[in-house]
Amino acid sequence: MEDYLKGLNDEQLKAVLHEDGPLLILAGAGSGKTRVITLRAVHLLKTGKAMPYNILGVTFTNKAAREMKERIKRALANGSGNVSGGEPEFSTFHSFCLKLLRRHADLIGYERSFVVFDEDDSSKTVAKIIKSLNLNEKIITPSKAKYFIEKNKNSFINAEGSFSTVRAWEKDYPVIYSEYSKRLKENNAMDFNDLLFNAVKLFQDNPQVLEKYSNLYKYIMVDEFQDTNYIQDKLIKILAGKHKNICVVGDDDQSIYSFRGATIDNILSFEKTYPSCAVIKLERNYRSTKNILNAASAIVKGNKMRKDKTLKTDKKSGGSAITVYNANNDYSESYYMAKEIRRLIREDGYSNKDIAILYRANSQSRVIEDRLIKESIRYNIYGGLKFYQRKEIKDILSFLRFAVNPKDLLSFERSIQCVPTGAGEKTIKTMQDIASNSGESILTALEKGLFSSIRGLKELKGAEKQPDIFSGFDISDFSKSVPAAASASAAAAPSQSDVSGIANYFALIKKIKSEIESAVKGWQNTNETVAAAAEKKGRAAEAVAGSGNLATDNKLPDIINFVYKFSGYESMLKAGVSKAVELDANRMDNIEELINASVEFDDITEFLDQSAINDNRDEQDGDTAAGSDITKVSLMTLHSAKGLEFPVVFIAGLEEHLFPHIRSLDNELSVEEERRLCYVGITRAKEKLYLTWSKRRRTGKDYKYNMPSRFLKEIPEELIEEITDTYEYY
DNA sequence: TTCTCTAAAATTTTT
DNA sequence: TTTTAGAGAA
Repeated sequence: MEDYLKGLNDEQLKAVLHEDGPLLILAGAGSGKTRVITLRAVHLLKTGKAMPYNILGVTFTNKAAREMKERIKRALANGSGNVSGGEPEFSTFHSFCLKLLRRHADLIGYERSFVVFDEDDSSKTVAKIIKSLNLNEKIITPSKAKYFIEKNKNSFINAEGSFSTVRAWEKDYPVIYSEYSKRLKENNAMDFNDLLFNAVKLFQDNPQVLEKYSNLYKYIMVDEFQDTNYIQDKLIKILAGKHKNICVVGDDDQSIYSFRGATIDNILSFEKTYPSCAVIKLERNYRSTKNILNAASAIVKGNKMRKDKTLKTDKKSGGSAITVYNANNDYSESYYMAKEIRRLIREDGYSNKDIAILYRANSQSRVIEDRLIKESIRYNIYGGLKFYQRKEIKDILSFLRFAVNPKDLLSFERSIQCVPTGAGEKTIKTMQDIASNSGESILTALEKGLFSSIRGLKELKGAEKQPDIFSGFDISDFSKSVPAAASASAAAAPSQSDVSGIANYFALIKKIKSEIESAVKGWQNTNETVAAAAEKKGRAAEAVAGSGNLATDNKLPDIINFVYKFSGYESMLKAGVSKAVELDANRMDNIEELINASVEFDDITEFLDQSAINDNRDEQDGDTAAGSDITKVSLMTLHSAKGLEFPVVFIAGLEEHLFPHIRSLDNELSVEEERRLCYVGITRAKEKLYLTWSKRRRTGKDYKYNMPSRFLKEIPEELIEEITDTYEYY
């Protein structure tokens, strides 16, 4: 038997050796499904059934995609047989679709320079639409409207779809959806849901493109299949339609994304779609102790909507008891965790990297972080306010985004507001209206002289036919003007600064644009076959690894640095904009980090793309973090913990109204989802599990009193060791 | 019309 | 505790 197949149990082996035809793997928590998926890819490669570019693996998080790529790489490196032709494609649904659309967006009526709107961008757009339609903002909220749009996009229903079923009080939503689609198109922008939607549309409308990709991706594997929604399932089925070599892995007990449209039906109907499919169950758990497994099973058994099954383990002894900590308030809850972490390290030989603290809501992290800082326990926080969502990062990037895609009105608005131009809401709106009414981008409108009525630009009359007029301006003006503006009174609005301000902004943008154009080669692989491109990419990667540096012409860090300096952002932060000095220092650090992160990209589009959909802080940290991770405790939500495992797991905030969350209580189905979430959390633990709750918790400015979570009562008492706070710690 | 200061609101989960 | 909205000042 080949080396890489050793140590697998019968079911795992069967799954790994399965070659052609559809395959459904029902894999319980900790049953080694990642290992199975990666080894299956390795097997296909080693036996020559597939070239690396013939394999497509789809996951939900970038973390999981990276992990699988790494494992395959390691397995291949260890073995004897050499496999050439690069690496298999393992990516998230969203990044896979984005790559696809970057190549073919023109076929569905987009420019290839389209931008990706993140949640923040699309919320803002929806809010603007609601305002412009004069709807009652109390009743029609952006979040409800967004939900409507999302729901329909996920069901592959476009804005022209039939909404005859909407109730009378919902009649405004289709109108908003329609306007939203129009605006996104005008901005040459796609939101997260469009990535999926448009990928499906691309394949449906262009059979020749579909043909090309279905021949390329002969083997498709989907991880966490229980979390796919309608359109994701559709995409995969279209793509796998020809070869039908589709392998999906899922566990109905770990379905925790129904709020995003995920449906368990995709698993249930898989066997109907592919009657010939093989079904393999992985029920042996290799991860957790008996006690942990029993507690998890006891909880998930409370769900009515599930396939009955029990995870088995070979472990003889039960392992440590599960610790339940009853805290008096959230401060002492954190204090207990910090104290216990120190004890685990001191007495039980664990290190920080073995430990994770999980919680239901991101807002819980602050109190915990404060405590860990006080106790000098190093930690790494995942999720929460993502790096690329930070104000200063979005500000700086908005200049780049606007320069790359001059139709992006949102980035135009954002970038111009970063700079003291003297142009405010009104002026910006006027320019946006002129541009969209004439069907031009902002920059074209400017060059055609359409902004001659704008204060600050009209003085330049007669110059509009010379596009390089702005090159004469001293573009360092913004950094100079900052201290004056900061010193309040004097520099309010003298007309001279008006003129230079707004014109200088455009000069700055033009300069960025020309820098980008001279530095970055666009997507020129139109005429290449996809396979050739993939192969080339593989070789390029090898070349980089071999020679050390290939990206010698990477000017991205220079360009970002240029924006940072000449927009006056740097001097603004140095002069101190916010009350707290640390906050400004922090922002400067973040921008430094942005510049560092950009070093790894030689294509600005790729850089901007990953800033929208690959928003993983740890990924950004690269080597340094991989090294420092070892010394850090992990903090994350229960959702983002899925797929991971830790020797020691703390789950904080097991209270009614927090976990299960209050917003899930009106609906038995969503309580069941909370219960599955709890199951996911518990099964992350290998050796020790701590469940904590707090009688009193500070939310905002006042306190809330909660009862212990129903989930705590569902765990058999004999598995639990209870500790109760004897004091209140602040 | 833009900028600044003060008061009020805000907290589910993610690509 | 931090971010946003609205009112008043320049």
